[in-house]
Order: sequence, then C-alpha cells, then structure tokens
Amino acid sequence: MIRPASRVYDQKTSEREIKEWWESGKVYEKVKSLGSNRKTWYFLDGPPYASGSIHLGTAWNKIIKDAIIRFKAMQGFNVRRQPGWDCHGLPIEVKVEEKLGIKTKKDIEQKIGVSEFIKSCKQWALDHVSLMTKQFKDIGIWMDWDDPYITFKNDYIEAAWWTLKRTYERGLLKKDMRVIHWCPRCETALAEHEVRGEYSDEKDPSLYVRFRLSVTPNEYLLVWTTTPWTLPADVAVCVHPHHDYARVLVKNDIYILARGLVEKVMQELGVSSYQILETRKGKTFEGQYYVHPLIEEVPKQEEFKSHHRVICGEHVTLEEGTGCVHTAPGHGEEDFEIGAKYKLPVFSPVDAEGKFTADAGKYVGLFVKAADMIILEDLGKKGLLVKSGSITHSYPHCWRCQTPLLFRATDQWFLAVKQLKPRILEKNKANVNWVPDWVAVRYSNGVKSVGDWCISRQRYWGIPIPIWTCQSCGKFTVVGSQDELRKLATGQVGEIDLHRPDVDGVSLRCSCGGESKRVQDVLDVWFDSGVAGWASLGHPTDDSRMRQSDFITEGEDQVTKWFYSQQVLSVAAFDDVPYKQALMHGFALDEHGRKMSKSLGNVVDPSQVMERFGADVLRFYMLYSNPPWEDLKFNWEGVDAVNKLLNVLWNVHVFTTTYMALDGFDPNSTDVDKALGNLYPEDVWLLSRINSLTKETTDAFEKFELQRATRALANFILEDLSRWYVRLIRGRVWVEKEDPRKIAAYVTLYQTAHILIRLLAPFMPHVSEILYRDIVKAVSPAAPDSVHMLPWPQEDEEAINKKLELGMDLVRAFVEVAARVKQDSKLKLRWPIQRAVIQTFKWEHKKALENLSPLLRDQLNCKEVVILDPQSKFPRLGEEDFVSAEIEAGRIAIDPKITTELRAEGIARELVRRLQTMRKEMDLAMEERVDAVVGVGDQSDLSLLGTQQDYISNEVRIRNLRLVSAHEVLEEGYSKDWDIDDKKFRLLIKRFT
RNA sequence: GGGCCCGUGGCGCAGCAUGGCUAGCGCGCUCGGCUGAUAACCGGGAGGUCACGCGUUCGAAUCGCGUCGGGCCCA
Repeated sequence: MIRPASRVYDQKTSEREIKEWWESGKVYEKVKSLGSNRKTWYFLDGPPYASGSIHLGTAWNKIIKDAIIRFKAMQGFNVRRQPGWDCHGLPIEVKVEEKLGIKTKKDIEQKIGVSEFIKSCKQWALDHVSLMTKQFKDIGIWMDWDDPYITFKNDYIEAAWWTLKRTYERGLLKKDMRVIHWCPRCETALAEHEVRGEYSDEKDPSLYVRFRLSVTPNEYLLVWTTTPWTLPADVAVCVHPHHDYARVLVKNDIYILARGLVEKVMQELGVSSYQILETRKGKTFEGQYYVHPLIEEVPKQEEFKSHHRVICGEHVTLEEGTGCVHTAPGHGEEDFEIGAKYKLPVFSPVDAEGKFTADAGKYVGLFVKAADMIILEDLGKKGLLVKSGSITHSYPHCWRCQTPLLFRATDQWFLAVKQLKPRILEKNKANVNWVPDWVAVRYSNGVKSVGDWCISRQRYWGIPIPIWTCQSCGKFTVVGSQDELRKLATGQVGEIDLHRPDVDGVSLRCSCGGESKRVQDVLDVWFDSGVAGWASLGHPTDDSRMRQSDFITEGEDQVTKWFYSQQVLSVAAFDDVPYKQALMHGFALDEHGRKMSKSLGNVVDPSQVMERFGADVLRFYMLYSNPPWEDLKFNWEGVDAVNKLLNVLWNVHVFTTTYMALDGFDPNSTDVDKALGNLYPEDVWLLSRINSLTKETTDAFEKFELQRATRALANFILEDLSRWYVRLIRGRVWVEKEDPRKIAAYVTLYQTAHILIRLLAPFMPHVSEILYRDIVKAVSPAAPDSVHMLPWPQEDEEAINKKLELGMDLVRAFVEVAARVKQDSKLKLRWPIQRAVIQTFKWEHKKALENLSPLLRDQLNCKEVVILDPQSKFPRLGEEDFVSAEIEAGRIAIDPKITTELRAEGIARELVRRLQTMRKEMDLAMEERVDAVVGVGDQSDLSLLGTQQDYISNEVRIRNLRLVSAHEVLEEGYSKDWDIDDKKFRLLIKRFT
C-alpha cells in the first residue's frame, strides 16, 4: 500500500536512517554482488593523502567519482570501486615531528629512534584513514571502504619494488650526481614537481662583486649575484659567447660587462662618469684567468686555481645583472651543466643541514644564509664589493615546512624520463581519452618540459628504495620482492615490515662474495601513487598484472602529478599507459573565485553544508553549478536553490502519495493497459518528456557532462513535473469516484516517478532511496531492496513525441502571455473569460497544437478557444473589443467582456478559494465533508449564485450548502467575513462527526 | 617569462563549435496575482559598455589578435 508521505522532509534524520539501513541490510554488498559476473569496469581512485580531514575539494572529487560509479553500476557493469590512501611521505613526517616535539633528523635518529618514528607515522596515517573514511561515508560515497589499497602495506611496497626493478632492467634507473632543490630543514632532496607552484617572494641581498683579472691588476669582471653564500663554491665566470661585452673605464679601474647593460649598471652603481674603451664579443674573453674573490677565506679554492677563468655559455641572459655570471657547479642547475662541459669540479662545501663544511674554510659551521652578511663584509674589506643592496624575488620553498630551498649537488637516484618521453607521448596520444579534450594539450606540454625524475629522498616514512650496494665491489642489486630479499639475504629474514629501519638491517650477498648494504633513501611519494593501477591489484609478477583503468578523475593540479607519474611508471614497466579515460576536474574556490585558505578565513567545510542541507543537496549542488572541469565557486545561495529543488521534489512526492493513498491506487492490480488507453494529451506528454530526459541524462553522463545531467533533471522536476503537470491534473485527481481518467494520471505519474528516481539515484542516493521505498517497494514487495539495485533506465523511443513536446511548449507560452494580457486589462486570473483567439505564425506550430485545445481552454480559463490558421485574418484591437498580445510563435486575443454567467462563475471561484483556505485553517482531512453557509452581502449576487451551488459543493466537499444573506449567518461553526470585489461575504463551515 | 582554462545585470550561471530575432535563467530587490502537494508558484518592473582595445564581416557575447583580471600548471 502506498501511504501518504510526511509533509516535510527532514534530510538529516532521513539520510541517517537510510545510511543505517544500507549498513544493516548490507545493501552495498548486494549491489556489488549483482555485478559479480558482469563485464568489469575498472575505476581507479586517486588516493587522497591521509593526513588532515576532508575539505570541499576532496568531497567534490569523491562526489564526482561516486556519481559516475553508481551510473556505471546501474548500467550493468561490474564496477571496481576500491578506494585508495596515500600514506607515506614528508607531510606526515612533519606532522609527527610536531606531535613528538622534535625538529631535526638527528632528533629522529637519536631521541626517538627510527623504529618508533615509523610506528608513529603509521599510526597517524591509520587514524586519518579512518577519520576520512567516515567523512566520505557521510556524503554517501559508495566504495569498498573495508578493503582499500594502502600505500604502506607490504604487498603495495613490493609492487613498487617490482616496478623499480623493471625500470632498472630496462636501463632507466641511474644514480647520478646532480644539483637539485634541497630542503635544509627536512634534509632531503625535492623533485621538480615538489617545487612546482611553491615559489614565493623572498628578500635576498643583491650585490655587485668585482673579480680581478690575474694578468691586469686594475681590470675586473663585474659580477652580480643574489646568493653570496655560493661564492665560496665559485669556480668560473660565464659570459655569453655571441653578445657584445664592453671594457669600461671608471676612474682608474676597468670593468668588463655586457655592452647592453652598461648604462643600466652604471646608473645603479651611481657612476656618472665612465668611458667605454672597447667592445668585443664575449667569446674573446674566454680563458682569461681571475683571482677568486675569497681565495684567502676558502683555502680549498687554491686547488681549483686552474679553473678560475672566463667560460662561455648561451644560458647567460642580459635581462638582469651584468652578463658576467659567477658559476658554482655545486649550487646551480645551469652552473652544473656548463660545469660538466668545461669539466669544472663540482664543489659543494655545504652539508645536509645547509651548513658550511670544513672545505668552506673560515665559514665552516655557518648556516649558508647566515654567512651571507659575513661574506659581504669580507668582500667589502678586500675592496671587491662594488655595491650591495637587496632584492625581493620569487624563490622556491619547501612545500611542507616553507623553508627556502637551496641548490645542492648530491648523489641521487633518477628515472630517465627524458629517454622515455617520446614513448609516453606516443602512447598517451593513441590510448587516452582526455576530458575535456584540451587537457591533452596541457598534459603533453607538461611532459615535454619535464626532466629526469629524482626518485630518492633522504627520509624515513616511505617505501625504502630496494637497492643494495656491495661494500667491496660497489655493484648494486635491485630487489623486486620479499621473496627475492629472503633469497639474497646473508641471514635469516623472518616476518618483516618492509619499512626502515627493519629493511636497513638486511644485508645481501653480492655475486662477488662481498656484503651489500641498502641505500639509505626512500622513494618519492609520487612513486607510491604512480603504481596504484597495479599495486592495488596485488604484487605483480609479470606483465599480465597490467590492467588499464577504464576511468580516473582528479583535480587539475594532478595533470602534471598523478596523471603523469602513473604514465611514466606504467610506460617504464609495461610499455603502455595505465588508463583509458581521464577526467580533469577543477578546484573548489570561494564565492569570489579565490582559493579557500585558512589565512583568508574563507574555508567552507563540507560538514557545514551537510549540517544545514544534508548530503544529497551538497552532492547535487556540486555537480549542478559547474561543468566538472571548471573551478567551482562555492556559493551558499546556489546550495539553497538546490535545497528548494529537493523540497519541490518532495512536495510532488507528497502530492503523489497523498492522492494515490486516498484512492488506494496499486500499480500492480490496476489495469495499466486500460489506463494507458485513457491517457490525456498531458499524460502522453509527460511520458514523452521523461523519456527525453532519460536520453539526455544518459548522454550527458557518457560524456561526463554532469552539470548537463543535473540541470536537465532539475528543469524537469521544477518546470515539467511540478509547475505544469501537477497543475494540469489537479482537477482530475480531485474527482472522488473511480474514474479511468484519474487512474490514467496515476499510472502516468507512477511510471514517470519510477524512471525519475533511477535517474536521480547517482546524484541524490538518499532521497531517491526513500521515494523508491514509498512508491515502489511499498506496493511491490518482490522488487529489489534498493533503488541502487535497479538497472539504469533505457529510453523508450516510441514514447518520445517531439511534436507534442513542442505543442506543450506553445501552450505554456500562450497561457503565460494570456495571464499578462489579463493582468494588464485588470482582469483577475480566477475569473473566466468567454473567448480566446490564438494564431500561430507557422503551420508546424498549429499542427503541434492539435489535440491540445481543450487543455488550452482550461488553462486559459475560458469557454471557447479558436485557433486560427497562419494566414487567416486576426481580430484587431477595437474590432470586437478584444485585447491582444504577441509572442514569438504567434498571437493571442481575448474577449474581456464579463457576462452575468461569467460573473457568477467568477464569484463562485472566489468563494471556493476562501472556503478552501478555511478548511485548511480548520485542519480538516482532505476528503472530510462539511456543512457550509455562504452569506452574501449583495442581493443580486445571491440570486446569481444559485447556478453555482453544485460547483461550490463539489469543490469544497460540502454536504449541505445554504446560500443566504450575510446577516442571516448565525449558526455555530467556523465563520469568517470576506471582502470580494468590494462586496461583503460571511462564510461559515461546520464539521460534523 | 611560457602553456591551458575562465571573465555575460548586485550574486551564481546559460548562450559561444555551425556569427544574424528584443542576450536568457536562478537568487536578491520591487509591484501585482495564484494556491487543499507546495515555507511552493505565476506575471509585471527596475537592473547588462556581454572585462577592455583593435581587427574580420553587411552584421560579433559568439571568429582573430592584443591588453587587463582570476585559476591551475610550468619556468
């Protein structure tokens, strides 16, 4: 039995109840088992980082995924929907350091101990996995929460090891000394992509230093730098070979600098009088020796004297500085490269903490930035400092601790991405469908500009790099699995957690007979998530473990991160890309399009939205306000609009269930075929619309244009269903007898709702479940338990009638304009009119209106409608006193004369409305009958209303209706005085029990 | 400095691939109306240099170039 739904929908309570039922009834498991022998659709979840709690962006990400997953499951696929968690890496290490109150790597090793530290990191990750899992569940995200992939599990680590071994076998893994970004606080290398977007302004010294040429005592190379601390490591000065350089005489000294910069530099140095002695190409200075400016302070530089000269490099720019670039191969990328060409020593007298080593002579023990001022002083004392000032420039910082990064030359492990690039681009182009399509451009631009990938980190909480180096022969061994480790180990390896410090304790036997020790590094976390495609399926042993994901989706920052790292590792290990379709989504910004940040105080927490509106509203809103790939400007008013939509949907449900319950409507015992034979045009129309909607929603889903789907659904619910169809059938459902035309409306409504709730299910999983329960499960106990177990609706092309849909649009347009005309003529809408004349401009439109004229007549509230051919003569204003108006499709004229009969009907309608209001105020049940007295102030109206008694009684469900003069209303009951059209009325309703 | 995306009434969006009606919709404001599903709805009104400039064209919100602002990424 269908029962009337409660009048208001309490989202929070209902959603909680539904979730509990999903849990207790194992509904998710049932849905999953439906798919077990169907075709697999492999979705891969990009693992969120398990440190904080979820924010709007993470919520949006999972909401998009969930909607698509649910859609695919309903379409009949066996959807792989395992969630993942990214658990390793510096962010958690930093949090744990804070928690333990420690600051340095020494503290970790000496105060806490690596083992304890790892334990704390693991616990931190687990705590946050469970916190975030709960938060995702609250939003109604359906994934395998009990069986996620977790990057710190042994089998996951083994998959990463296996992958690394693959890269080694293919000659893509190499150890190299490189100059890379280094965080002196975290004491580790950072990869290119970790530095991306981490530039912010930093104030640094800006100084001009002169390097004296060895042979000519008063001639100098003029050098500009913002990092005086790199001068102790300077070994050469670089000029551009093809640019002009000038020898400039200032007082008794000669300076060499780029010709094009002379004026600018002289002005900056405050030199007004100078003379350009000569201009030569940079190349001509090559090989000229200079005296290192800190030769006394840094005795080690004595060893490099043969290198202290002018070299040439095309990387030198004339945009700033002097065109003479001091070169320290140990502290700059370009310096390192040009240094390699000239075989310069890579001198880097700086340790992991950013302090000078003994090689730096007098500066030993100083933090490099702190040494800046001292170096400045020393240069000043020696008369080599020409000018010092300061500059604010953009400089990279550590993404975790905000420490300004240094460049430092160290031994690191690299993946030869440069070598792999052409293959990545080729496979990507052939095998990946990017959504939207322009992301493909963004992606390949990113790949083209990328260098080799530094995968080693000098940290603890990460996948240990499975490389062991022989202490005697230096050969290294890459281990691909736990088994292999046991086989090669010198001793017995029992149960082992593959993290540090346990793995560090395992020594291997080298083929030379020597003993191998593990390299101390761990892997970059982006390596972890990069292998998710196969690591989540278990430890691979061969190529067969490669399975392409059918679909992945992440935020736009991941284009050069996760989308990229996956492709690199997959092409390296399996020679193919690991996913077929990638949808890039935007960022969740505040309502003004600014980034949400704690410092701006504009952060909106998803739980705030849920608290006020529930999960369905949050979900629908986030998929409604934007295309997924654009940034979402979060806006409370928009959320409110969706809430109203939900309210309207619920009201339609209340309407439907109320009347169906009243009439005991049962879709299973009703003769549906007979009812379908009695359909009104508006019924046929609604069935056409719901099928058109199905088509549109499916198409939008397939293209991941989720906003198109939600907007079409919202439009249907508001415009077609609530504002139009319900209005049209109101009269029919009010009829009290068993009327086939009423049943036709119920059948139509029922069939429509049955489709609608399925279309809504991926977006609003809770409310659609309730609607399903109330109208489907209530009458069909054998139906599946959950709406989410139903198949996705397939549109019935036969039911789609575009001509009828067009006709109905025209009806609505004419009804709308008629209301305007009446209002302009001061005719109340409720008062009927005699005649309306309509003319369309096109035959096609006239044909579309066929069969709709009775409907038009009712909705125009008139006695007679004439629809003219496009070429007929249309009544002009004045000709018959018609009032008229024109719309795009045609025009309409109405007769504004109010005859006696029309007046009677009009007053009757006014009375009905007021009596209904009174019934409502009395809180009468809808079908409850009453007695009523209508007291009329005006005698002529009293006689007029005689013809309307039946009408009034019917509409208001009155058993005995008395029409009397107003002063004669004296009985007991609920009475009220009214003023209608300046006439007095006294109405009285009496309930009888 | 480079790549990609976005910029339409106070706010949030549609329209733009295939240039052409009076540039639509929702929220908000305002006046009026309707209502036994509806704390819903309908109609009128005020409110727009379609970021700006130049160009192509008979005609540009729509196409091209440039500038400015926002976002992500790269340097």
